[in-house]
Amino acid sequence: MGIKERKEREKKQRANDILEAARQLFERKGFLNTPLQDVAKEAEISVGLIYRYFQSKEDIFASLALKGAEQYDKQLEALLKKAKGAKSRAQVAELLGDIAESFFAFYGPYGEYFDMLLYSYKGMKEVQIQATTLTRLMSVTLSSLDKLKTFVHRSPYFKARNEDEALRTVFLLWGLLLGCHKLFDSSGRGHLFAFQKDTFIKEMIEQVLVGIGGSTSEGKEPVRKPSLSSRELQFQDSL
Amino acid sequence: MGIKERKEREKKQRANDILEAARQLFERKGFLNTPLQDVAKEAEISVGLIYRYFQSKEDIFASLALKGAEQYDKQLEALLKKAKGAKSRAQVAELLGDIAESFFAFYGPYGEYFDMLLYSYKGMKEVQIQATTLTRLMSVTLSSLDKLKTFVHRSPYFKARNEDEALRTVFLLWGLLLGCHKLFDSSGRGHLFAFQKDTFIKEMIEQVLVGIGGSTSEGKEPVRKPSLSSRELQFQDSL
DNA sequence: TTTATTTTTGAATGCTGTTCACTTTCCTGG
DNA sequence: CCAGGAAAGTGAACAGCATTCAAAAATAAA
Repeated sequence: MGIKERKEREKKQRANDILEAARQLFERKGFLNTPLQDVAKEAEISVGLIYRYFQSKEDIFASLALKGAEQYDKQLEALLKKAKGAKSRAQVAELLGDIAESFFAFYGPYGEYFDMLLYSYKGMKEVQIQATTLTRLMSVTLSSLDKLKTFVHRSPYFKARNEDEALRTVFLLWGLLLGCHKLFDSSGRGHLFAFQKDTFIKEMIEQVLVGIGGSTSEGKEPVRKPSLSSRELQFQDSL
Repeated sequence: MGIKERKEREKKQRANDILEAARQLFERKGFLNTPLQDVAKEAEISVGLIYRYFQSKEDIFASLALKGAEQYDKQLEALLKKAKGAKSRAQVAELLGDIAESFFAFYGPYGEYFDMLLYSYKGMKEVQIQATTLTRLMSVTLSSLDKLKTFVHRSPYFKARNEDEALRTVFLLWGLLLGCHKLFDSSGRGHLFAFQKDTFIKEMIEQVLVGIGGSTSEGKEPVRKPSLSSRELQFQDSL
């Protein structure tokens, strides 16, 4: 029964062609500025055929987001394995920096709709998206969070004493990543701030590791040399 | 010259009517699911007239976002004034909780497009938005950040020694707020997590105040009783 | 009252996501 | 090799909606 398998393969291939065409165009011109006609042309098929492979334009994006999330999950796993047993602040900081980089690589292109799909998006158009895609998207997200939790729990660096405390730490880090990304997504109309992304992330990580409060423990922290200057708080825009 | 003034007033009033109609509908059905026809009907005018007051549908949303941001900025100012001199961790935690609440009130409805406008949004439709609206939106954002920075710098609680260190702290907090919001925006398709918003925010604040790292300083922190349980890490969905 | 200006209308326009009747291609059983 | 039926593929037609515009209505000025 090789025919059925070949057909299966071809179908997968075709779906992949569509996704790849869409990915390129979405990245170049933006999701809302890319008509499906263009996607069809790029994939060298007719418009109608797209709907034999995806339920809607949003469904295509959801599939792309899923691929991105799965890739991130794999990278995260590798990074955590590599850093297992990290003990010094420098080691942990490096790990977090790597995670941030990997996270941004996925979240940059797909984050917008990833949010829409997962957390629901008030402004989102009500359209059909394949249930399995959504389910897998959630599943892989939870998987990533769980990996992080386990790492934090077992790590000799973090002081979380049980899984629940570790989970809080994970949410803090996760939230910080999301927030940093927002503060920093910097391709397009104009930038609010004038600092470098890499430096910014590094300093945020350092800051969260050090903590922000506790005037009681004054003096025990190593001296930091911030590159973030108050002078950065100004327009660098192009209106 | 009362006529000109009256006309001015009426014009402002009309613009406000449109905004209010749009606000209601956007909130109820979502931005993308609300045709301008409906906005016009709600405001009891014709579709065409909307375009004498706003440059595009997105322009309406930008105006709404601006109003929200301005309101938040005012509330922030009041909260900071009230909490001036806060010294204990409990006081600071309460302040941050209040700020978070105020932030979410604004960011919930308008955040999506606020992001689009400020940080630029790859998926955004390329449309005309009044330049002054964008400028003011950025301006008020920077103003809020600056207020926070000044507070942190002068506060006896935070250990920031200069404005630059204070700014880092502010970005950390700001990023955390954005991140928490994302993790928690929970109206619609389904929720990833199963915990309560208020509790969650409180615990995140506590966590960031305590810090997450530093196994060296073990034991000096007060015992925490987390309500976030690992069991929460599962679907609570409605697919 | 007449004329000029501004406001307001809603039908027309154009773009685009989605559907559908139809054609082509491909597989299978005789 | 040949039907004939299923699956893949097509692109014109449809529908929804942001946006425009020519014309009408209302208002101000003369």
